Amino acid sequence: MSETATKENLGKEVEKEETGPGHIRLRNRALILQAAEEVFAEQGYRGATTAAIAERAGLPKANVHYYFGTKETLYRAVLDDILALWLGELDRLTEDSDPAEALADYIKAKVVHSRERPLASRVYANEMIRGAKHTGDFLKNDLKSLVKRKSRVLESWVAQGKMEPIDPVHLFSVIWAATQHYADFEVQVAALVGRRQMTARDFDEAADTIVRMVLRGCGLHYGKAAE
Amino acid sequence: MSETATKENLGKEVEKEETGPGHIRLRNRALILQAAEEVFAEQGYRGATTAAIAERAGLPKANVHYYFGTKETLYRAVLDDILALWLGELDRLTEDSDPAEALADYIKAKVVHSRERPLASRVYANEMIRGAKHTGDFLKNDLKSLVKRKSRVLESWVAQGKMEPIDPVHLFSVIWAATQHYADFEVQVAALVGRRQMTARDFDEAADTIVRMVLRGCGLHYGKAAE
DNA sequence: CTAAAACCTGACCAATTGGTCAAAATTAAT
DNA sequence: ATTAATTTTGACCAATTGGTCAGGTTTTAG
Repeated sequence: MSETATKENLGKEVEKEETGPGHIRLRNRALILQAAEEVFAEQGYRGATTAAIAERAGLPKANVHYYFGTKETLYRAVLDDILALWLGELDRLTEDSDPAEALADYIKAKVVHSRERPLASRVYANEMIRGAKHTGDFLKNDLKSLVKRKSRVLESWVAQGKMEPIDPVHLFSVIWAATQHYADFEVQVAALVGRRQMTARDFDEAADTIVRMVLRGCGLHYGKAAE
Repeated sequence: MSETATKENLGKEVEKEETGPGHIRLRNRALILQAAEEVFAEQGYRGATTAAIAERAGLPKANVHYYFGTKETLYRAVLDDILALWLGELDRLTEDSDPAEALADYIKAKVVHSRERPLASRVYANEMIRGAKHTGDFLKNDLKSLVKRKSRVLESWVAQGKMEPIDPVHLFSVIWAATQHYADFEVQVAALVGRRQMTARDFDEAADTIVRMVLRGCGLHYGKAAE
C-alpha cells in the first residue's frame, strides 16, 4: 500500500501502523489525496473528475465521496497539505545567519522542491492563476504575516550592513517565481534544453543561476561556482 | 462594438471597416476571442464552458460554435494569438545593442505586458502547467529556435567582452518567470503588498528589482535607480 | 461471540456540457 | 428586385458530471 505513499510523503496521514483502529481510513485518505494532487495538477480544478481521482487511487468513486464528501472538500484538503509545506520552508532565514548562505540554501531547497514535488507546485499555481478563490485567507493572513516576519530579518541584515536594502516582497516574488517556474513550466524548460525531461544536473544549474542573480542583486558575494 | 476591441487589441481581426463583406464575421470573431481569453484565463480549459464564453461575448452559444466549431478550435485560436505575441517580444535583443540597456528594456516591456495583458499570460501559464498538450510544436520548434537565435546574440555579447557568460536558457527562464509572475500570481503579490489590486508603481518597482538582479547576475552595470 | 461501528460500492439521478440542426433572418451580389 | 450566401438561434441530444443511497461486508470493541 505504500507504492505511492513512500514515493511522496504527504505528511499527516501516512507511515502509520499497518493495523489498528482507523488504519484503513488513514491509508485510503492518503491514497485519495495523492491521486487527487496528481489529477488536480494535470487537469485543473474543474478538469479533475472525481471518477478520474478514484480510478488513479484504485478505489470506486463512491469511496472518494465517502471520505471527502465533495470534490470541493477534497480540493481544499489537497491545498491544505501544500500550503503547510509552503509555510515551513522559510525557516532557514534567521537574523543571525549569513545572508548569502541562508538565501542560497533557501533557493536550492526550493529548486529541489520543484523537482521532487512538481505536482504540489502546479496545483498551487493553478489556484493562484484562477484568483485564489479557495485560498484568500491564507494569502492575507498566514503568508502575509510570514513575509512580514521574514522582512524584519532582511531589514536586520541590512541594518547589520550584511547586505544592500531591497524590497522584501519583490525579492521573495522573484525567488518564488524563478524556482517554481522549473516545476510549473517544466515542459517549456525541457523543450528548450532539448530533453523530454529535465535532469538533476539541469535543476542544479538552474539553482546556481538563480542564486547568482539573487545574491548579486542583494549586493552579496556569490561564493562558489561563480568563478 | 469596440468596447472590448479597443481596450485590448487582439491583432488580426480587429479595427477593420465597420461595413463591407465579412465585417460581421470579423467583429464577432474578435468578440468571441476576447471573451474566450477571459473565461479560459479564469476557469482553465476544462472549466471554461462555451455557454460562459458566449454569454460574455453577448452572443448565443450556437453562434460561438458557428464561428469556431469546437471549443478545442477556439482554444487554439486564443492560444495562437498569445503565442504570436510571445514571439514578437525578443526583437530588441540584437548583437550590436548594449546588453544592459537591451535586457532592461526587455524586462520592463515584459512587466508592462503582465500589467496590460494578464489574461494572456494566465492562459499560457495554464497551458504549460497542464503539459502544453495543445502547444507541443510551438515549444520544440518556434520557441526553441528563437531562443537558440537569441542565445547567439548573448554569446556574441560575451565574446565582445560586454558581459559574463551565462546559460541563456536559464537566463530567459528567470526573466520570464519573474516577469510573468506578476500577471499569473497577481492575487498573491497584491495580498503581500496589502492591496486588492497592484498599482502601476508596484509594477515599476517589480521591474526595477528584476532588472537589478538580472543585470548584476550577468556582470553588467546596473545604471539608474540602483544606487 | 456478538453487536456496534466503520467501511464499501453498484446503481442511480438531476444537472450540466459540448455540440447539432433546421428553419428563419439578414446581408451581399447581380 | 431577386437570388445566393452568410449569419442567427431556439430547441434539442447524447455524454459526462458530482453526488446520493441503500444494502452489503469488514473491522473493532466488550
